Amino acid sequence: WCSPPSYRSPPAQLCAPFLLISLSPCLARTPEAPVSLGIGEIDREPLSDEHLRAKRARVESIIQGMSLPPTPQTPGTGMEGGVGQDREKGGEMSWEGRRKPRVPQPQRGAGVTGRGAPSGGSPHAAGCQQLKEQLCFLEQQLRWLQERFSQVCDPGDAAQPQGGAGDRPGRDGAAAAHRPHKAAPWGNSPGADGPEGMQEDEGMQEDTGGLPSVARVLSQALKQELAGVTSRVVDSVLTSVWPKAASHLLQQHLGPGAAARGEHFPAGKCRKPLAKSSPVGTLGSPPPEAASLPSGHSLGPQGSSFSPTALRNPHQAPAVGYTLGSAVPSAQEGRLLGQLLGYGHWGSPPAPQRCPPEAPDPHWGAPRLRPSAVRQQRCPLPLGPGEPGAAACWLSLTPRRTQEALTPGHLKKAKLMFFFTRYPSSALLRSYFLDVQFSRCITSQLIKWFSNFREFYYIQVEKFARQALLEGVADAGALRVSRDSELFRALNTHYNKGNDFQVPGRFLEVASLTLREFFSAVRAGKDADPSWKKPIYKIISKLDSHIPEVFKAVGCSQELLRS
DNA sequence: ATGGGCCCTG
DNA sequence: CAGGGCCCAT
Repeated sequence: WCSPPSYRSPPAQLCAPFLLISLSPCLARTPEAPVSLGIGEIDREPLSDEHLRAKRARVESIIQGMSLPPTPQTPGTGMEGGVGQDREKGGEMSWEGRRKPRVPQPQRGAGVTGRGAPSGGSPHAAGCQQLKEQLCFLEQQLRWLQERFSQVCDPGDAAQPQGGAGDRPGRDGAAAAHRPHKAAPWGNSPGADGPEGMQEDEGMQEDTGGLPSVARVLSQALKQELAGVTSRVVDSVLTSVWPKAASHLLQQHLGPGAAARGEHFPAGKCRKPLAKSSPVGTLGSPPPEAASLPSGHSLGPQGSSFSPTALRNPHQAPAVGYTLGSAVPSAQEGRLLGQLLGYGHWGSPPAPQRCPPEAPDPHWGAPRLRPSAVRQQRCPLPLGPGEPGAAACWLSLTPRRTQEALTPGHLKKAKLMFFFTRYPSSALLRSYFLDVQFSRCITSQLIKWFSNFREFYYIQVEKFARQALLEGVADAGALRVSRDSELFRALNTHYNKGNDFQVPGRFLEVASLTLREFFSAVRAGKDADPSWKKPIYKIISKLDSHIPEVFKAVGCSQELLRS
C-alpha cells in the first residue's frame, strides 16, 4: 500500500499483520461496483475541516485513553505464595506401606516476609511500553487514514492510484453502493487479512445523524476500520507481550534472576542469554538464591532437618497483602492484563459466558490466542461509550473452554515442574494444569509422564554414581551435582531443553543426594538386591518441594513452547 | 475394582 | 514417550 510521506516503520511484530490492514471492505472500491454518488456530491458536502477535526479528536482521544500509563500497582507481584498447599500429610511409613510417601509440607511463608518482585522494569511496565509504542504507530496510521479520508473528499488533488486488481466486492452493500469510483490505494490484496476482521458494530452507529449520507458512510467506514485496526493491534500486542510477561514471571520463580549472576554460569558455559525469551528489560535485583539444603547427611529419610524456613525460596513466601485463592490465575491474568492495557486494573476478569456445569470454578484456559478466531466473534460485553471495544472483547473471549488433550507445551511444562516435584499427586497435577480438562486418561498420561521422568532421572544418576565409583571416588559426601557437572547437563538437556530456565538450586541438592545414595548403595553392594532402589526412591520422594504458583498461570504451557 | 508405581519393551 | 504387565494399597 502507499505509504504516507511521514510513514515510519512499525514495530517489527506488527509489520506483517498490520500492513495488511486496509479500509476494505467498506472503503475498498471495486470497479464494477455501482456508484450512486459522484465526487461532486462529496465535494458539496459540508463535511469539512470542522467535522474532520471533531472526528479526529474523538478517535485520538480514544487512542490516547488506551495509551495512558497504567496505574502503578503494588510492586509485590506475589504471584505465588499459595498458602497451604494441598500436599498430603505423610507419616513415617515404609515404602511398601505407602506407595507415595510424602514429607509433610509445612505451611509456607511462616514469618517470612516476601520481598515481592522487583518493581523496576517489571514485565508489566515493559509490556506497557511496547503497547505504547505500537499505539503510537497506530496513531500514525490513524493520521494516514485521515489523510486518505480527506483525499477521498477532495478529488482535486491526491493522485489516485489505479487500484482494482486487488480490490474485491465488499459485503457492506450500502457502503459499496456509495463508493466513489476512485480506486483505493489501500485496497487489499486477495487473501489479505481484511473483512473478517470487520464487524458490524451497532455500538458504533451513534451520532451520525447529522451527517449527509456519504459522509455517514465514510464515517462508518472509518469507525469500523479503526475498530478493526484497534482490535488487531491489541491482539498483536497482547499475543506478543503478554506471553513475554508470563515468561518473565516464570523466570522470576524458576530462577530468581540467578542467570544474571556469574557464579552459576562461568564464562563460556552453556547458559543461553536469558534475553532470548525476555527482551523487555531486566527485573530488579534478584533476591538471594534459595537457601540450600543442609548438605548430605542431614537429608536422611527422617527428613527432620528440613527447616521450613531455611528451605524456602524467598519468592515462595506469600507476599504481604496478596492472598491468592484457589482459583486465582484468572484474577492474576485479569489484573496483569489490566495493567498491560493501561486500564489500571480490573478487579477481576469478566464472568465467562457460561460455566461448564461440571466445573464450579470456571477455568480460564486461554490456549494460544488466535486473533482471527477472536475477531470473528461478537463482543458480548456491553461497552462503555468510547471504550476501546477490541480490548474488552479480547478479554471477554479469553475465558475459553479447557483443552481435552495434553499438548507439547504441557509436556514442557511438566518437565520443568519435575525440577520441583518428582512425585506429584494427581491432585497436584490437577491444580497446576488448569487449562486441561482432566479425565482419567489425561491424569494417567500426566502420571505416566512423571513416571518416565523419574525413570530417566534415576537412570542417569545411577550411571554417574557407578562412574564415580569406578573413578575411585572414596567419599560419598564429596559427590555433588553442580551446574557444571555432566550429570546436570544430562538432566538439564532432558527436562530443560534450550536451557530456558534457571534450574532451582534445590533440584541440585536433591540430585546430589540421589547421587550419593546411589553411590553408597552400589558401593555397599546392595544392587544385588532386586529391589535395592526402593529405599532410594523412598528418600527422594520426600524431597518434593513446592511448585511456584506461576506454573498455574493460564497460558503458561503455551508460552513455554515458544521460549 | 481402581489407582498408582515400577519395570520392560518398542 | 507410550503400552502393557505386574505388584501393591485403598
